[in-house]
Amino acid sequence: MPSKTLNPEDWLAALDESGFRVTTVQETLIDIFAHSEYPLSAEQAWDAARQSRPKTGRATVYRMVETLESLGLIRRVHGYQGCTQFVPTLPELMMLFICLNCGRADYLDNQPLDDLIQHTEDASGHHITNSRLELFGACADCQQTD
Amino acid sequence: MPSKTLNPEDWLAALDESGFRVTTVQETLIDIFAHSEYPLSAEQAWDAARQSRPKTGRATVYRMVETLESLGLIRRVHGYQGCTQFVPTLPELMMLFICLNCGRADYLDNQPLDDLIQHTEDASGHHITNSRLELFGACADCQQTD
DNA sequence: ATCCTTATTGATACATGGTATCAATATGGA
DNA sequence: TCCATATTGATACCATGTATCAATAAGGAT
Repeated sequence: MPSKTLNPEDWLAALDESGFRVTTVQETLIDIFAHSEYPLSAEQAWDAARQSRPKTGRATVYRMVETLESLGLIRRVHGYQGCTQFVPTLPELMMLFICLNCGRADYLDNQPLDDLIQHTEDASGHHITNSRLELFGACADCQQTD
Repeated sequence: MPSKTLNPEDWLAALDESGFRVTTVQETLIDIFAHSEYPLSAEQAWDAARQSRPKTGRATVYRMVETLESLGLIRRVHGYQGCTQFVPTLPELMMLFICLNCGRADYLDNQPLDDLIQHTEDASGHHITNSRLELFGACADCQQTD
């Protein structure tokens, strides 16, 4: 998974800057999301959190996921089996590919999507402020082994 | 809303061909989805159905929505306030724009998305079998009045 | 047109994902 | 170290969606 911009320190700093107190739950969850190879649901993150921090509360995890999403640190994945999972946000890589075989997420460069949006604005007259693109299929690795 | 390919007769025929019995609930729900200007949730469709057919059951509507989706007659909209709503499918117009002001859906030509997918397959080595693109913003009409 | 088989329906109960409440706890500034 | 208060965890609750099953209705056979 893209390790480049995923620095837990930065996430904690972002929370701090937004006026949140830095707690051990945050550190635990940020670590989990930042290091997961796969999209995670709040429920899955809760399970993971309790491995290292058994008394972690369910509502706390749901709240923290909401906070991380609202700060733009994680984003929701609208997959085939529901829309409950999240991946770290990489602003310069917003095009998301999900492998239907191994489940891993791959981030792709924005440029083609930016071009598409520009073209669509010109053609339709709509003013586009947000977009969501998700691509599904077999990743390069899984095609080898199929 | 795009009246072109939205013929309730065709939907009923599609159900019949797939081996389903044609019932009054189906006719009611197909009419509701085919004529709505806005995305509808199962709950909203249930409310609408009971206006003309008061004893319509809740589970029945959820089942029918699932059936219509599995047949590709309606598709789920992954919007900002959740992912519970559906619009009719127009296969040749899969790019969906949702106005965040008036809530209406607009269908856009596939070509830019097809191009993007082709480009991405070449660049990434992934094999892309499905895609989801949703665009949000202010539609041409709403920009006038804002 | 009527009967019969069985798919479909509607009512109910249940499951899952997510939220509100609130006393107990932990953070970070004074 | 103390204090005000943001955050937490336990519980209860809500919304969306699903399983069950007797009652109903579709539509082919007669």
